[in-house]
Amino acid sequence: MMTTYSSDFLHVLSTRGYINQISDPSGLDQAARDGRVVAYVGYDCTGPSLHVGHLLSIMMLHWLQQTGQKPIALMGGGTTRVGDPSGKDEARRILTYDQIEANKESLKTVFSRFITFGAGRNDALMIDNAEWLASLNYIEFLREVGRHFSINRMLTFDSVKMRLEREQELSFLEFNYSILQAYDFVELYKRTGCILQMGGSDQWGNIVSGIDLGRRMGTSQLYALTCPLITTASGAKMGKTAEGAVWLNADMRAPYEYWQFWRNTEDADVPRFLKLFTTLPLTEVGRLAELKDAEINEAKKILATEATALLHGREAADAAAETARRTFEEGALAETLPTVEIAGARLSDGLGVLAAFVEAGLVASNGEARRQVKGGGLKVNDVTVEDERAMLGEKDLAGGGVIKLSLGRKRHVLLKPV
RNA sequence: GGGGGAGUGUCCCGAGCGGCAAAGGGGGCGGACUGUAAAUCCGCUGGCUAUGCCUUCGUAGGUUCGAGUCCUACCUCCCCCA
Repeated sequence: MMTTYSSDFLHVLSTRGYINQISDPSGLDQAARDGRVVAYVGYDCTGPSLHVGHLLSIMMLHWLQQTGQKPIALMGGGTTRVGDPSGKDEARRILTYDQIEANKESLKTVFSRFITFGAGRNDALMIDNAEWLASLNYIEFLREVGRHFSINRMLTFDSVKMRLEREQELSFLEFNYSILQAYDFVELYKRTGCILQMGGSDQWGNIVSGIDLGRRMGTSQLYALTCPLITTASGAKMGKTAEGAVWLNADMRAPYEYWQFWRNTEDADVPRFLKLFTTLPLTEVGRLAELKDAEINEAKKILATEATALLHGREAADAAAETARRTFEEGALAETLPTVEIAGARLSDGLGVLAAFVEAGLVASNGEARRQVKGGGLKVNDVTVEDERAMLGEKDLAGGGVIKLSLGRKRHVLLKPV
């Protein structure tokens, strides 16, 4: 589907690989060329941080703004109270209102890295759909909005069909999610003139419902644009690691760890990820995509630094790159590695190696530490731990007064007595 | 309402004659090989003050020297009949 677009917005999105499906490509293209398009993406408040999986849609908001349009980050403070059944085998756990509020606050911070908020013409807005959903009157809502929805049609949606075919419970609560999401679209249109909703490909049905509802409720033409679901070249879902999701909040995944995530990208994913997750010009991406074999590592470092710079700022990204360079390329002790502090007295009294690794958070228990020792996976100051009963003491303090603990070749933590 | 079936190692799927810390996968972690990649091969994949102790098979009781396994009740899910 290599259509040529005349608007900057769709041109950029299409050439960088963000587009999976558009409801009316030429209509949207024209709207984006002729005037300012207000567009939104909705984010559920199901967790304390967004993760790499959300990044694609955030990048779409970024490019939307860069190409002169107006982005809205819609926080699902209201819809999260219901829970989206799309792509889910089972019902989501129901969160308390307090949890949802806490999550929402925690999610907000990330957006300002990618889009600029304000009151200006194409400044971004952040809106919470609890504003209108929380106070809905059931009967009124059924009369004004509910009457426009056809159960017959809703039953044909993939998200619903899947549950029905597999004979898995779909509660009425969840069934209503897409109605609320559709209503959001119309409400945003009324409030802000928003005519485009973007999201992951699994949101297609929900978005299109919004367009339909808009038509029945007298909005002007609305549009849908979805991005593909990103998997790695070897088929794994993007952004899952040992610890689970790759979080965007800095307090849940430090910039250095975030940099490492991108640094370890599979070869085959490098060109695609450069286009999607950095803002490098495509000519530059093209040049980097030419690199082969060991040289591709250079491209991976650039990917890591650029992606990290977008989220955590240039300074943090460069620092992460430098820490990695010292650690991996020079084999030196970079004092900027993640550091865990322990009481000085514990060290002078003698601290068991196993406990030290647990303390550093590299392993979950003494038992796991023991197993890692058996497999040769633990190092203290770059020396493999042979004896699980070894004690660490002040004698082990390397330069800078820290002890370097390593799990495998990649994960390093400095233990610092205070 | 009646009849039948299922819930297993807190990531998932899944075996399990009354002796079970519980087969086998997947995933993950570590090692070897490399390039901090992929693929491949090997090891590991309940906790602890550890030749022993503690906690695990939907929940709560019971039988037994001993229960994931047998009995009772309850919860949840599925199928068939109404």
